[in-house]
Amino acid sequence: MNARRPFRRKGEETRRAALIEAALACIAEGGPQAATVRAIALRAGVTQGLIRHYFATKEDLIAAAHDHLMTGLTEASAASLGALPADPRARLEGFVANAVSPPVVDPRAMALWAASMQLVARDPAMREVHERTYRAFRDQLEALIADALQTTGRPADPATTRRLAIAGNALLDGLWLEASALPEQLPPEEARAIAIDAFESLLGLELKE
Amino acid sequence: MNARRPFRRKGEETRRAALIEAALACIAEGGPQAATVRAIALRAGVTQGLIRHYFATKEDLIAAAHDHLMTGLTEASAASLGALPADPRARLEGFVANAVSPPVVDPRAMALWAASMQLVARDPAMREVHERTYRAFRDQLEALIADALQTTGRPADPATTRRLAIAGNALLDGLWLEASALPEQLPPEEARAIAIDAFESLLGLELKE
DNA sequence: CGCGTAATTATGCAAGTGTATAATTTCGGC
DNA sequence: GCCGAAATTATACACTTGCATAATTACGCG
Repeated sequence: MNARRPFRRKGEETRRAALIEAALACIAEGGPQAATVRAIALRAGVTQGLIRHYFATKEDLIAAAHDHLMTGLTEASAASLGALPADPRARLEGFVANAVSPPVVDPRAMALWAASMQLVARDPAMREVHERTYRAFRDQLEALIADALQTTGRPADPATTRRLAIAGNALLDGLWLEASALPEQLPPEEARAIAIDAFESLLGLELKE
Repeated sequence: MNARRPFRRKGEETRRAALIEAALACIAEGGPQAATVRAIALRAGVTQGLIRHYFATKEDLIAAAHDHLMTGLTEASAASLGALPADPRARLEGFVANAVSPPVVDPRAMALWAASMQLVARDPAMREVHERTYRAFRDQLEALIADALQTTGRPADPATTRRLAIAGNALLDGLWLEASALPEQLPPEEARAIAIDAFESLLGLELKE
């Protein structure tokens, strides 16, 4: 008779991370309907009971995965900030370019994003995550815009800056989407040039040296 | 004993249309996983066996529904042009305002769009449909932009116009998304004002009277 | 070394899934 | 009016799903 499957204990954080990663992989490959507890567990190298042990319900796991995905995308942009130059205009230019270039632009990320987007419309928990991560990204952009405008000697008032951030964020979202969905139609280099030109027009200042 | 449910025969086209409409309604409300054969049949006012009678498989029905949805969206966009004023700048302003206002901004439409978007990443046929409809919308916008720039006396060259259309399209997509996903965070009136201001900056001309 | 506890696996279950097939009803043509 | 074919309903089935619970195992701590 077959022996019971051997296993090794790993910390809660390790297992949660593995389950989240597996869930994202399943969704990316086959959509939400492919992310069954059994498929996720198999991919994470555990049995399905463990999911229940770390997440009260499957919905909780999906929500955590969504959070992880969005936070990761936002942080990918934020992390690039450290590598950017100190000059406010150059910083903004670099931030904008990153947002519409790989690895932020990525078909897999877009498939995942679309999957979660469709849950946002009806699941309050997803909605909350989306709202929070969206705000985090926009706030970063808003701060960069404020700094860049400061260099002109004619800074905009807070309300105007906020509206510029909303428009700029929408522009980046749209370009990111298109570049991810149809990469051959909108190559990264062109997306980058369009994004920077548009930001220059929106803010009324030069970004590139 | 209960009598068997009475029914009346309707043509094949009528029933297929009803089933497609019901499938879209189910997906919009509860996502693809809510579009079960029983739920669709109930909504269409028939019993589940009939689905199998008109569609070889459930996937066939979903594919037909997607086709119907995308075709409808494209046609709706084209139809709205007819109701706009003749003046090029006013036309562009109206087009932009429509794109970020109800009924175009609509949680149901966004849920359906997200559902199909996620298929685009995997299914080449869906990809082709997305590409075609995206191009159709952007071409409309590009023509409007070209006309509006013409009124300034300094029309832009084709390459520049194309880039402006890509940027404008991305901006509208992003605002549409945000207004649909989080209506209370970005009310229609504000989305409209931001979109028009941004277009004025992008094109360097006045749109509102 | 042994022991207890938490981690992990194994099993079971009720509900829901898509699909196949049989049983009935409608309705146009004769 | 009635008959046959097509439309529609009803039922059954095998499978999957998420979740609950019991059984077992790993591993830190004395």
